[in-house]
Amino acid sequence: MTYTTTEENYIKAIYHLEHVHDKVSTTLLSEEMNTRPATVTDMLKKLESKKILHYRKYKGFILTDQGNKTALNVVRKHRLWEFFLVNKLGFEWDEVHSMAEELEHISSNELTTRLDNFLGNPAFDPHGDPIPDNKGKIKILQQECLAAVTVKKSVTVSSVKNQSTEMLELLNHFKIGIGTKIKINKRFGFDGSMEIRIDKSPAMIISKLVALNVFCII
Amino acid sequence: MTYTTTEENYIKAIYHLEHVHDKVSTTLLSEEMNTRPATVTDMLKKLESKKILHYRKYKGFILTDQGNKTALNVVRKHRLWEFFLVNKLGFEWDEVHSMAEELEHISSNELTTRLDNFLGNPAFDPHGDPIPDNKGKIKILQQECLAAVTVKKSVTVSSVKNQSTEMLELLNHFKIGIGTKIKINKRFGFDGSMEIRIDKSPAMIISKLVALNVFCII
DNA sequence: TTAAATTTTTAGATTTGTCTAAACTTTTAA
DNA sequence: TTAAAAGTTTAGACAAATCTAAAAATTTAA
Ligand SMILES: [Mn+2]
Ligand SMILES: [Mn+2]
Ligand SMILES: [Mn+2]
Ligand SMILES: [Mn+2]
Repeated sequence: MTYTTTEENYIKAIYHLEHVHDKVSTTLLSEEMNTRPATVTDMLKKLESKKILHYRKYKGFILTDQGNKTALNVVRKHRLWEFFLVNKLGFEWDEVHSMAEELEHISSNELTTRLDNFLGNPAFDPHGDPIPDNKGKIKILQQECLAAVTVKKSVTVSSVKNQSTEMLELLNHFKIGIGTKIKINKRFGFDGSMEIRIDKSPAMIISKLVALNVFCII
Repeated sequence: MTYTTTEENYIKAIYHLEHVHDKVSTTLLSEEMNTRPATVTDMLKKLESKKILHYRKYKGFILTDQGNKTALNVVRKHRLWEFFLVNKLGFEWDEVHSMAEELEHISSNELTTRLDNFLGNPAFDPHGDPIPDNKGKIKILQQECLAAVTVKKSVTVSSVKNQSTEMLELLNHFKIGIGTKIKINKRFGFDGSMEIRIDKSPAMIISKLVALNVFCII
C-alpha cells in the first residue's frame, strides 16, 4: 500500500495525538492539521476504507496495526532526515523540521535503509526523539522532567518536549542541547524558576516553562 | 514564486525537449509527461499565466527566462541528489532516477546549497550530465559520440545519452561507466558494431546502438 | 431530565490535474 | 488549391483535498 503525502501527514498526526491524548477528536485533529473538522471527517472515511483506522460516526477513531506501522515508517523517515540535515549538512536543530516534513514522504524503502546505515543507525534524532528501526521498534529512555529533578543533582539533557523555533532558539542561547550536562543549584518557589550550571560556566536562571519542556537522564 | 510538483515536472520536461527538438509540440510534451494533449493545453495556459512560458494557441510555446531558471534549478536538484545517492549511499547509476524524480521537488534552497557543498560541488552527475551551479551555469564538455571516434584512438567515457535501465544494465555488464578508458580496435561496416578494449581486459564487441549512445572525451 | 452548548457530519462548492469526445486549426498531399 | 489527415483546443466530467453553511448527534449543565 502507498499513501498520498496528505494521507501520510494525517496518519502521522493521529499517531502523535494518540500518544498525548487518550482520545483523539475530530476537532483536535483538525487543529493539528490546520483544516476544518468537516475536512477531517472526509479524510477519516477515506482512511477507514484503506484500513488505516477504525472509525464509527460520532464515536471516534483509532489507528489499526496497519495505521500504526505506516505512521512509524513516516516518523522514522522524518527523524532520519533530521539527523542527516544536522549531522551531515550542518543545519541547526531549529532549522530542520519543515525540510524533514517534505523529505519524510520520499517513498523508497531501500533509500531509507541505506540512509539509516549511512548515518550509523542512530537511535535518536537531533531533538532527542527516538528513531524507529526498520521494524518500527523504538528505544525508550527512562527520562525525568528537568522541573522535577532534585536540587544539587547532575543530569544529562536527553530530549525537548516543546520543539518550536522559539524554544530551540532559547535553548541555543543557554547553550543547552541534547547531551548537555546540567547541575541544578536551586529552585525558586516564587515562580518555579531554577538556577542551573553547565560545566564551569557561570550559573544561570531558567524559567519554569523551560524546565517543564526539558527532559533528562539522571 | 513556488510551483507544484506537477508544474515543476512539466517545466523540466519542456526544458529537456527544447534541447533536443527545435520546436516542442503539445503532442510531444504529452508523450513525455504520459498525459493527453488536452491536459497539456490546460497546463500551458496555467504556466503562461505564471510567466513560465510564452504561449500562442496553435502556434507553440517556449520557456521564458524565468521558466529556464526554474527548470535549471530542478535539474540541479535532480542531479545533486543522484550524485548523493550513488556516491554517499552506494546506489548503482541505474537505480537512482526515480528517487531523484521525487527528491528534486524538495523546496529549500539552503538545503540544495548545503547538499552541493557536502558533495564537494560536483560538476557532473552519475550519468555524466552537467550539474548546474546555483546561478544555473553549466560546464559543457567537448564530447564526441563513440560511434564516430576514429579507430585506434583511446577515449574516456564522459556521458550516456539513453539512460534507460536496460542501457545502463548493459553498460554495467561491459564494465563501462563514466571515466572508463576505451581503446577502439575496429569498426565493422556490416552492422556498425565495434571491437573495443578496456585496459588489459580482453577485447569485446558492442553494437552500433550502444556506441551511438556513449559519448567520450578524446 | 431536558434544553442549550458543543461537536461532528452532511450537503454542496471550489481548485488542481486529469480524462474523453467533439470542434477547430494547421499541415500535408493529391 | 483544396480535401483529408494530423495536431490542438474546447467542453464537460471526475477524483482528491479543501471550504462554508446547515443539520444531526452528543455532551453539559441548569
Ligand atoms: Mn510531512
Ligand atoms: Mn525531531
Ligand atoms: Mn519529478
Ligand atoms: Mn542523471
